[in-house]
Amino acid sequence: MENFSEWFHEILDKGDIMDSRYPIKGMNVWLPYGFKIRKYTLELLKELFDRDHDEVLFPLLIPEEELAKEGIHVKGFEEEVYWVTHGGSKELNEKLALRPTSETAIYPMFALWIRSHIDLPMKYYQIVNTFRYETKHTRPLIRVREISTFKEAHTVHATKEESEAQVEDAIELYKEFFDYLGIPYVISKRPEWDKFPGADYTMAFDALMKDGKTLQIGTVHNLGQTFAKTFDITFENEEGKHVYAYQTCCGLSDRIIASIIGIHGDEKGLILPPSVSPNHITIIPILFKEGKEEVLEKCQTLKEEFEAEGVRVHIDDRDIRPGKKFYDWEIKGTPVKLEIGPRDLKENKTIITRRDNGEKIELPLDETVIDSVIDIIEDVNVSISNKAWENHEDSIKISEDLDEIPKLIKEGNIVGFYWNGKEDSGKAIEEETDYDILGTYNELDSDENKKCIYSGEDAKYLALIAKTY
RNA sequence: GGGACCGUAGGGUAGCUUGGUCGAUCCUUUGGGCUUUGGGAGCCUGAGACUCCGGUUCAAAUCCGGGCGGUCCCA
Repeated sequence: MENFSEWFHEILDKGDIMDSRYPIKGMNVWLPYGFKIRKYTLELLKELFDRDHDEVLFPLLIPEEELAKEGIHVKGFEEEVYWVTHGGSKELNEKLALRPTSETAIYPMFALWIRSHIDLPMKYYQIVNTFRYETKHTRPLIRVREISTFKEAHTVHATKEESEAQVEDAIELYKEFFDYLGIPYVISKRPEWDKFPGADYTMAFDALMKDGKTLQIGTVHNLGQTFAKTFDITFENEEGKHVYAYQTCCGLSDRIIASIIGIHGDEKGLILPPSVSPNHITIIPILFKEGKEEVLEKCQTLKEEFEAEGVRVHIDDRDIRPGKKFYDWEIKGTPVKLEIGPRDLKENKTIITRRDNGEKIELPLDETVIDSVIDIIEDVNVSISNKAWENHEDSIKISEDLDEIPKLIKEGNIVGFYWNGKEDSGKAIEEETDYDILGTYNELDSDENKKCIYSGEDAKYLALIAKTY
């Protein structure tokens, strides 16, 4: 892919996903096809979170006083907040913020709701839009001023151990989610200087895009008791004492869609994982004047038979030549195309084409066709995931030479290196290489005897560095 | 945070340097008609644009300033 950025914009447009011409910087319009992808993606996500979270919905506006309560938190966002200052022509007594994230909207309510250890753990999530006044150049789905799809989960626990376990649970949930989408990731603990404002620590998922930059696609934060103390979230424990709660939160955004597009797509366009594709099968009828009715009838029957098995089917019966339809659906990434014309009816066969590898398969048009195609769709799901993971793993390199790192990153790799974990050496490494440390990947045993790539001291971690979005 | 570049139909462009020939080029898109239909068809006939505000000038798509919007690079 020569120019990823150009390609990405073109896919959003031609794939009928987003219109980025809305006249406000960083705010875009979801188009029907893209909105369906979003819908199926969210359905998967909700299914996972509904296991042990409850969905809620908080208001968009946050009073200034609440937003400003948590000092470190507000500092992390203050330059990015949109303010509502007027009601009509009347200036408001108190400015209202469009939520950049919802901690400060939700936690005052948590303080009201939580009385006793019986109320805990409390696990809520919501899927909303959030606003951040990005001053730098924005790009659809990746860096926007209105995050139109922001899933945020907020949990409250009685003990530190429970909150730490919750962080692990959330990571497992995200892994499962990204596995459904076939999106490969690295998980790391963000360095101190890059964690969520107000958090004790931040765990992050990063995906490697085709242009060699990593995209943060999910985060899980352990908030400790910082917010509990700020918002006075206390509960009466079993000993009858009032103590502060422990909290976590985690988030996903529009970027999950960006990663689906950016990781699976190719020169011809989108390649959608069947798990979120609006249509699993697109049927392309080949219509002549003669035999038109019979062909369409057969398409309709097939559609109903597939739908009875839970397969999403679209018949493209537009009055245009078939060649155009093939191209259109390649751009849109439909996993399987199924072609039926008069000749096929006569010979009792059909041709199906896989989008992921372009393979054309001739199948007999009888009662076996339903199961055969369903098998193929499942195989597509597995294949595109495997392919993505292979590419991903090939692009992770470990280096013990600081001077070699920029070269490896330029070639599109995420680079692992040994680090003593100290901020001064971390910052120095970022400065010397000109790239960003994603975080620590794992902790080293002392008997591994690795040295920090910068200081030469004993290394404590294997850490990751990359070119980031 | 710093810097560079850009803005002409829905999309992509020519024209801008040297203001007038612009009633604005070409491709794509799009309405109607004919003809076609197994990988982006063809022909006929229509439609569609100078980012906004201000300035310079007899005259601005073209020059100047600002706003808005976009792209890229560096931190």
